[in-house]
Amino acid sequence: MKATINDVAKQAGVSIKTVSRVMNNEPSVRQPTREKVMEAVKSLNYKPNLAARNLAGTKAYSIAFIYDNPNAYYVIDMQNGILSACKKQGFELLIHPCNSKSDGILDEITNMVKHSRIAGLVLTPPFSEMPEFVKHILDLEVDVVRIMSGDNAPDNLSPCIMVNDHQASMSITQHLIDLGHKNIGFIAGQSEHMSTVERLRGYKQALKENNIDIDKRLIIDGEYSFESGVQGAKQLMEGELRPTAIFSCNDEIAAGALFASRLMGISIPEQLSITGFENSPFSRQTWPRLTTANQPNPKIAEGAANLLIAKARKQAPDNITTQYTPQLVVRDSTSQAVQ
Amino acid sequence: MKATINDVAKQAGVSIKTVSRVMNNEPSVRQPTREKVMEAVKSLNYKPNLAARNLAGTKAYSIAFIYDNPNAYYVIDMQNGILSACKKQGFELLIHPCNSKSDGILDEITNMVKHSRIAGLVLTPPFSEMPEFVKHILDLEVDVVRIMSGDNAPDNLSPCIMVNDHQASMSITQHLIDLGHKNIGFIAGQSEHMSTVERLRGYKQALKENNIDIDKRLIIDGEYSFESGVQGAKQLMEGELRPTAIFSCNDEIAAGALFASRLMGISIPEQLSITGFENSPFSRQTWPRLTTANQPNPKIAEGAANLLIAKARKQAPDNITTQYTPQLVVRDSTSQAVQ
DNA sequence: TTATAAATTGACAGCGCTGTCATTTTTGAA
DNA sequence: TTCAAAAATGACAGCGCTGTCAATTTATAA
Repeated sequence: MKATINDVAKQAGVSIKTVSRVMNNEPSVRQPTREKVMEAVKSLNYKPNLAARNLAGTKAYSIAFIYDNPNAYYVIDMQNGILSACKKQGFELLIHPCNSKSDGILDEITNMVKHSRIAGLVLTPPFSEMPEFVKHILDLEVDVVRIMSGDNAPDNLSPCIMVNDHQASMSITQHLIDLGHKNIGFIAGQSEHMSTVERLRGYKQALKENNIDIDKRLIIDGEYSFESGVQGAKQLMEGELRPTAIFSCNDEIAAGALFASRLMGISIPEQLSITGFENSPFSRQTWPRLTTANQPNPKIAEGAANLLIAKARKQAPDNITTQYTPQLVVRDSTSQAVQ
Repeated sequence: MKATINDVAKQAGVSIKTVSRVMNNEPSVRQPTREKVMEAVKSLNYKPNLAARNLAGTKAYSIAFIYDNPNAYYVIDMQNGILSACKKQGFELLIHPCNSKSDGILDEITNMVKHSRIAGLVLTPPFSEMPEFVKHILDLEVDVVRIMSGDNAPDNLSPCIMVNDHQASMSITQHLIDLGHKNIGFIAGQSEHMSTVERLRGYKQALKENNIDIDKRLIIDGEYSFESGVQGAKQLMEGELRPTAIFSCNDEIAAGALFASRLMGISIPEQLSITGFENSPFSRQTWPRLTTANQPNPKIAEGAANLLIAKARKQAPDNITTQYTPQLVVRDSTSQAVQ
């Protein structure tokens, strides 16, 4: 049968309150006592009952992940990362798929927060990029950690985990420049996404730093989809200024660009280099495999969850804005520019 | 502030026990009383506290979804379906990604089941296809619903939701035959997956029913990946018996086959028809878009969860094996056979 | 109408923990 | 060594609900 705190207390020869203290890492427990208790805990395979904790205590033992993202790979990665942190710390994960554009979204989240005691929310785009939304959530006295694109946190509403798309984008662009490319096309994602803005910024800055003129004809508005990559590549390759490389704002776009190039009889990477972004499974399912930037989503998510858990335990570090820079992954879709 | 059962009882002028009865749909509550209570519930936006329920009662209010599937789209679909049922019924979802091949998998699940009171488990492949695993779970006195491929449940260990890949596969094959195709290639997924077996069976049966010989040279062993589709299509199109159509065991394989065909200068669908399976987002991200079979995963998952919830409430119907047949979706990757 | 069974409702304990506060033990300065 | 202050530990109530069983109301038959 499942062991309770009582069993542990008896076996360790202490009161249940002391066991409780040990389980919650509270101070004011002598080391030998702590060890006695931990021993009993192990031998009985004891795990605190979450329901009882929630009912009796005032602390929260769950964190929520709300998502509205068509990219299943991204969502699963984030979820697995958060889950991994939760499991290690005895927390629970509430997942809540929803529509960020629905009218009732605020009530929906408010209701959820009010009905389940939760320590905090992990917010990814688009939610993390909606300051008003974040403010409302914070009013409910729940912690928030935002994962978003940028060099620095845009405000100090909450701790942020910044994904430095700007820097990563510069690396990719620099990689292309190093290969001798000068006319580099850019197929953008939706411009309302910070990631698009940041990636474009990185592209431009890298060009500037290498004294290459930015030509608007090479920058195509698009969205994060295969189809958009197809269209974008066509437009670029049939335009008056033909690039020798294409920077795609994500892997799906790149896959589309790759596909369109094939259709146009352009061989990759010999005649045209193409890069992706995100290192999603997509980038390995193309041929040739995509040069891209790896974004360690599970790690990022785990970090976000750990931060929330630390805050719940009031042991959050002071310096709470962290940053990840996606790293360049060179595969087979890029090569020396044709002379 | 959040309303408790006490508030509702007071407002409705009954005892908390009566409110409890109403909330649990128990009999022995007079209709007017029930209405009074429901009114108070609504006006106070009352929702029973899960923690308290778990602690006080013997019934379970959560169901678990364990998964080990590289296909993020599939997992998200299933998860969303289960979640939707849970939300409607006031249940909680525990998700548990894990490795079905790990040694400790049984202990891992056992531990999870013992430490959280759960009503039941939703099992998808590969778990649903591991009878020994299912037996062990059932020994823990948790309900199980399996989602798997086949016409009929393989045993009566648990309720099953059967996905009739066999029938769907026949529809696809028949579609190709109706278009005049006689030499139809088949690129299989891993043969240890029931879905592969069933899809191959449907393919063969459709051929037989149309008096078309089954030629082993047209059946390629593969796995559920883009790369496998590339290889398979190459092998088929460069083989001695060249098909005019290719049945791919899933959309990823089809995408690979599509890609390989382009490389070989074969135009789709004019020179070669290609079909997918599953109607995943992949099938819309190819060009031309894939003819495939739509598998309503969220619906299936919601059905599975509802069954588990009904069982938890001891109101499960007698006839508990249900069946879904994926429906043919004709898009642009198939056309009349070349004469 | 009355007695009896059946249906409905309520009182109360207790699920496994945490928070509060009282008690005991230890520490350290005088 | 002694005593006050600090540290460590424990006793106990109660979180919001459900299960048990008793009390009350209603329905039914005589």
